Amino acid sequence: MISAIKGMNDLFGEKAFRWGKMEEDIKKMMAAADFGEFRTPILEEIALFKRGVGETTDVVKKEMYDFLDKKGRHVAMRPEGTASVVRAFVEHGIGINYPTPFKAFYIAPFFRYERPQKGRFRQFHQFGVEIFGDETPQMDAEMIFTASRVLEHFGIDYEIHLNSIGCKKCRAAYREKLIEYFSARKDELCEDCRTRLELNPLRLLDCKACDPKARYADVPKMTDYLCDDCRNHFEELQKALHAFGVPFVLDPFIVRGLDYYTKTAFEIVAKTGGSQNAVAGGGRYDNLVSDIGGSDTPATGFAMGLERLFDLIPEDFYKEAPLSAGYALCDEAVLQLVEFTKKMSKENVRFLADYKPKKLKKALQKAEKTNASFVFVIGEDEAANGKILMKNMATREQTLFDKNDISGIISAISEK
RNA sequence: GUGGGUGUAGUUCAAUGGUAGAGCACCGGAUUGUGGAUCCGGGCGUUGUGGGUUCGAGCCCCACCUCCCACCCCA
Repeated sequence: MISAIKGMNDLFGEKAFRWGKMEEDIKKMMAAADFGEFRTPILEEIALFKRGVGETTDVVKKEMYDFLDKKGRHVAMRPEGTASVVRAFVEHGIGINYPTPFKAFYIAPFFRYERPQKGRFRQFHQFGVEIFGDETPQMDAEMIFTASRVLEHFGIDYEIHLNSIGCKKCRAAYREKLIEYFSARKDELCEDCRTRLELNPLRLLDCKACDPKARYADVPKMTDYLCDDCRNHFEELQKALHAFGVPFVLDPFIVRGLDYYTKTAFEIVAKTGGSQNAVAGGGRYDNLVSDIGGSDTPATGFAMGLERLFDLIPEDFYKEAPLSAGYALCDEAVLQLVEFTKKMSKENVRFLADYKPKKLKKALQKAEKTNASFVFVIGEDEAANGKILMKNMATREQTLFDKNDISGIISAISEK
């Protein structure tokens, strides 16, 4: 038997319905805030992610779903969205051809070669936004507001953790400070952290194994080392968030797993749920566009995990429209049912036709199983007299309609 | 990549190393055009895959794979 690839899921039935509604709602909210949809290919040259996301990141080092194509080109299935959108932004001269701020969003599948677990899969889906050409802290605030707005819409209990990780200049200074601080305590660190100290000292703050930030109250904080420009930006951002009415907590140890962030960095965690409770994350990336080969363009954005979001949305958040089902009880009724199906289709009602003639009892049993609210039956009598029988499954009420009385039928099924 | 658990009918699970079963679901029926209950009838499935031990393996051993949970990391 052939089964799905590890870490990849099928989606169908009622879950697929709710997933579709979730995406629909997100798209509506995006349209209202003038974010345009941005679609990019699933496959990219692996070099894009190495350069964009960062050679030293785990995502690139060990989680890339990559392979050689038939011409021997090294390609990767995108592990995140920002690098691709930036590549397209540069490739099409969007910064020159479109007014700024340029606001884009995506809802798309991504791939990471990881060991699956709760809330984590090899093919997963993210919703995200990217805003180009605007360096203001207010735009960062709007970006974070956008994420919170989506979560609010779905009634999710969340907490925003906010930090600034500075720019090239001040982060270098902070980095030195960190190295100095932890080098003095090297033998108290776990093995991983000793490596991190060499490669990417900022990530050391994230460690849960030896958990340095919990053990030492006096670990240097990035926010104490911000340059004037960055500190000012961070302060203005907080004011703007207050103005947007977005609640947040300052978390000086938020670093991000992707190398491209500057200044603003944030994560949103769900207050309910288990270990994989990071539902969204993002920040500013003022150097990425130029790193990819474009002109100097400030940018900011976030990504939200749709599987994680979906799990947080109550199951009864969306309800399917009541189903109507039609049955023919004899051969003579089949074509009349076909005609009726056509009429119902034009009315956009949720209608399921079963053309195989069956006894009334069977038809009702089937209607019961398919969860139909209204049943339409054409038997010998109805077929001969141009009628159709409607039964309300909940009340057991029956009404005989003229088969052409579509408006009467529609109002009957719309009442409840 | 690491650690733990798991894998038997569509599904949920049984089966002291000795011929693989049940509930649910599904299909059919209980006489004429009225549903959810009840009753009756209907299941050989390469026991995840491949090796090995044994007279004999669903059960023991090895490898690989799946799924679940956690770590790492992230959304």
